[in-house]
Amino acid sequence: MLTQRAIPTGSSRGTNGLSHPVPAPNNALAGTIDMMGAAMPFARNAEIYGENEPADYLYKVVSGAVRTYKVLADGRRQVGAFCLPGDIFGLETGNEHTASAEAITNAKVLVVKRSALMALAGRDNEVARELWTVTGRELRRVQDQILLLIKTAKERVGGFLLDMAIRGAAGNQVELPMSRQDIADYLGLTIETVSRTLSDLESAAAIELPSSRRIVLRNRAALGLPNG
Amino acid sequence: MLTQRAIPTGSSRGTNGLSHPVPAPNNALAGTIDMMGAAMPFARNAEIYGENEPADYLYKVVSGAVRTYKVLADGRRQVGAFCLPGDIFGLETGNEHTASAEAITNAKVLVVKRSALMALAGRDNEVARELWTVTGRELRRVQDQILLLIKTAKERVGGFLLDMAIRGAAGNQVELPMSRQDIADYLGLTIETVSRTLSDLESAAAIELPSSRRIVLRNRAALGLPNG
DNA sequence: CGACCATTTGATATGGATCAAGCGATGTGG
DNA sequence: CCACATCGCTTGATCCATATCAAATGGTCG
Repeated sequence: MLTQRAIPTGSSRGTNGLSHPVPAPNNALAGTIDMMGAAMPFARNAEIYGENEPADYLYKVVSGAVRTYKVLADGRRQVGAFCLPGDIFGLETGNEHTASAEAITNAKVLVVKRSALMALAGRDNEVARELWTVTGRELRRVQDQILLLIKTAKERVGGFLLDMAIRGAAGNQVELPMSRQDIADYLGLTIETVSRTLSDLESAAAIELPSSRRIVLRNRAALGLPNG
Repeated sequence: MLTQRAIPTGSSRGTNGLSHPVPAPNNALAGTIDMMGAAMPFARNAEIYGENEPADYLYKVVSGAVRTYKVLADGRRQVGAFCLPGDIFGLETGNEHTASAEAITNAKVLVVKRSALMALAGRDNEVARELWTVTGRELRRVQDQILLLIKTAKERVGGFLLDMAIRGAAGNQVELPMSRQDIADYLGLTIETVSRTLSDLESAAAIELPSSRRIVLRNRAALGLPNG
């Protein structure tokens, strides 16, 4: 069931929910995942897991990028997170995934059996504490996403670019692995508004757009962040 | 510092963040809080804690209602949660509160020292697991709040009423402890839009408004929920 | 080279914000 | 006990940011 999905370039389905990326904590948990995890390749757009499926595994991105998302009954999709190398995702406190996850690009992902990690947490307090910490970090990230969603389009796009720049850690160069539609669904906007906002930021000399997936930040203060 | 705040009917300040209410888990943690907690009264609008303050305590509502919120640099306020009797709030994985908390009405709250609970969690795996579970439950709640924020005004208000009805567990009767401004800041709308939407729902016979704080659900299907 | 898909750009529509009064309940002081 | 001030809520008129509808452009792959 996991392996069945590893190869096919899956389609975009899913039901309805959000999900998690968490900067790899530099600690026992991350090390444990690296030790215990089985590396699996996922093709672009392949489903890694679906919402409401048993959360038997958790994941850590090695290379490539992953999106988690929920789809509402009317078809609207909300992307909950973009997971980059080092990020942990799919960790649940309940028994089912609360969102679906797909590879955005061809990606390599470490897969760890949850039951094994839970058993370890039962013996090792540090691991238990770190599982909690990872969930807490994800909680803060989602809370920040809410703050982003109440802002203007310019602030949302600016905040998103800033976040990607920080996470990419490549200075002012940002290489976006995801489509405009992914960004729009993450920010609660339409692709047209995302595209227009990027064009506006370029006109305002806040960014450069050498290509649609490559962005150079030129003036961070001009990224439309009147607030935090 | 805690007691100083217990009596005064504090003013509404705060810095910038979100927070958590969690339906009291019917388990060891809830029992422990009930045992270890010191009951404290807070007057209407009194601050319980402020964002970025040391998270030395966590809380459980006994009676009344509490709101957690963040304030952006430009003054916009985002209410993160409404906490009702039984709800746990102020539980952090980090050392600082990520939001501020205030009593909405005069309220009685159980206060527990975090260090004591953490020490207990170090000895008792079940308590440790439940702390994690509470954070995970809060994470799902915040994820649901994001889904609400991408909907139309009618859907947001409808979803909010439905949620309050379920939590209040008083059938179709809903007694709202919070103001229209609180609701607006929770839903990412203005008070005018909240008020108008309620009026519209009343015209559409979906609800009755015997008074501004009392609402009767008449037709749940008509609460504008084309989706989940 | 041609087809397809992602992205940009343009024109128009609209939901919710903003600006501005009114209204009703609550509470206070005379 | 009542008049008045205050506060929270509702309602109205208008504006604007973003969605929607539509078309052109550009980049990629066979």
